[in-house]
Amino acid sequence: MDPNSILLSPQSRTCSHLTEPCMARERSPCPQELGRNSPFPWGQVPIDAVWLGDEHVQAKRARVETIVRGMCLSPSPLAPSDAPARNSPCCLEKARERKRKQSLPRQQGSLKPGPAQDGGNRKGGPRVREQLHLLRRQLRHLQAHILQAAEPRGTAQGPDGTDKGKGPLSVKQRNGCGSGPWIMNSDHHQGSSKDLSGAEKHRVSEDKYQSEEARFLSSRAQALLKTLRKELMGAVSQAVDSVLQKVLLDPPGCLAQLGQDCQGLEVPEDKTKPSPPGGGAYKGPFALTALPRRAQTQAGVPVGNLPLAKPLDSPRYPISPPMISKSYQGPPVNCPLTVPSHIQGNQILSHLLGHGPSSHWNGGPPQDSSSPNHSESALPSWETAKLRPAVWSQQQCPLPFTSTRLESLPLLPSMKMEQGGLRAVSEALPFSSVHISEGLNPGHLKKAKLMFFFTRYPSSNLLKAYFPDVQFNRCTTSQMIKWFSNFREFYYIQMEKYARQAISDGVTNPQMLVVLRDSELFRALNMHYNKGNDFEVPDCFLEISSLTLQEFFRAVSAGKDSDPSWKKPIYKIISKLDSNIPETFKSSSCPQ
DNA sequence: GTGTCACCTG
DNA sequence: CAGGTGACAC
Repeated sequence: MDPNSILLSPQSRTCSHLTEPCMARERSPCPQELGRNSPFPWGQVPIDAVWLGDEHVQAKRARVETIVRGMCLSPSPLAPSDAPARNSPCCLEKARERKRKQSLPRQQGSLKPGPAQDGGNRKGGPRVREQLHLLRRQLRHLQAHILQAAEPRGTAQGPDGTDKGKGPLSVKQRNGCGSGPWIMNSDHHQGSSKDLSGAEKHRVSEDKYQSEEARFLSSRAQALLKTLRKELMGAVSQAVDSVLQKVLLDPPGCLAQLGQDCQGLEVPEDKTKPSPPGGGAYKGPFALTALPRRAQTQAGVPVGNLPLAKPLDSPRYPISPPMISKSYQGPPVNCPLTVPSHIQGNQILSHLLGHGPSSHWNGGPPQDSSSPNHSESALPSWETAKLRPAVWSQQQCPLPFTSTRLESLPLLPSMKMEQGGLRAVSEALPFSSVHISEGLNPGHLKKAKLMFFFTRYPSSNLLKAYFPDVQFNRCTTSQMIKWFSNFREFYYIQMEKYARQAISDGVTNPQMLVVLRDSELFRALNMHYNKGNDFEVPDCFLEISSLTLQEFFRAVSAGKDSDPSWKKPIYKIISKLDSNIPETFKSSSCPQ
């Protein structure tokens, strides 16, 4: 889902709360000596006191050192020169802090898109912010002082001097820095070279050094300031770029994972090549990695097999109209085949806000009525439908929803969401106020049963994501997994039972086997998983059921049931056909 | 060793 | 639906 996905990557998180400290990320010129020689630990420079005092030269040195060390702290994994710098206690500590920051969100799976705020809420966050503020203040002070010092004397461009002991940085140190951008990669590079050459001259006269030091410092500081500005701009623009990149590139991935409450929302382009309907033969279990997708327009109007959409009106299917009647109800209620981009965008927002895009619960959004054909099929529900001895269709024309057509239909896009994505999405939802229960209650069981309509093989991570009010431990996790195991058991027993019944009834074509809402098999399943009938079973479940039934039919017909493990291929097929569960299931309350 | 699965049983 | 069991995968 990675979802990846809506999921703010560690990158974006890092840049969110390290926007300024990472200004020098790209280049890591941190000189070796800097960390060791600095008398001031990080963030302990008495700024105001120093600036008010007489020894402003020393203060400047300390300040510049602090700034440079701040730049040194920025991670630069690519720069080898960073390695020795990390040996300093200061840098080591910061490295540990970075490690904590990188690992913590991942463990917690936090998705909070908030930029700097969330960093402040974590361990080490306040410190980073504090250092950030300190750096800013230092920068402001430096700027003010430079302006103050430079204005009366004009731009300090003359020969500047320094001293190993008194200068902000010794010549050796600066040389050690090489062409470190923190001071020399700006347009002042030439001036800096002059500084270096001038430094030797100044050893001759201490007085001259004393008098010119201020100007040198101003020049140096100005260069430093410009460099800092440059780095700042670079870092900020880089952060913006990365965030924008995230936003612009990730949404499709997020949508691919989050926008599909049911399988097949978005058809991959390379898998949309339709093969002739009914042209292929059943090619074995593993050819059926796709679900039958009804050919529909984006608006949800079936473009193919139209007669089936209005079976009662069609003279072509006089036999068993009730069975055909609900074969096509228009687009699956919550399983649109395609989603316009603007809807996807809204879905993203919806997900971000913790609201599901659709609801399966009765009384949910009027999405049901909006589907064209669904409103037409004001036909008796499965309760009122007459009991049927079997579920298979007797019509001569095979239903379009057959395994032979499966091959030509797009692969199920969903399968299972990335676990991390699920986790992250679930944790992004505002369930902080939900009461976490230690054990599982009947409401959880009911919800799990309804979830079975979408997923037959949920992973433990998925369960954790969709039961935010459950304190998962080994016991509850295994119990819930056991639930689904029991669900599957009942499901497969029913499938086998009806498949054998169809065979005994003389059905030869598995394509005749379709689970409809008024079929007996569906009634049994619905009675088991949706006893109160307060949930509208998604069409995708009917499709999966039909496919399962057909697979059992084929296996038994081929006499494969003599093999003790004859069901395993079927299990494997079905296990790949899990749909994404609607976001509404992430609500802690049991659907009503 | 742990987790998950299907299967069986009550 | 839960408990138990054996098989399997990591």
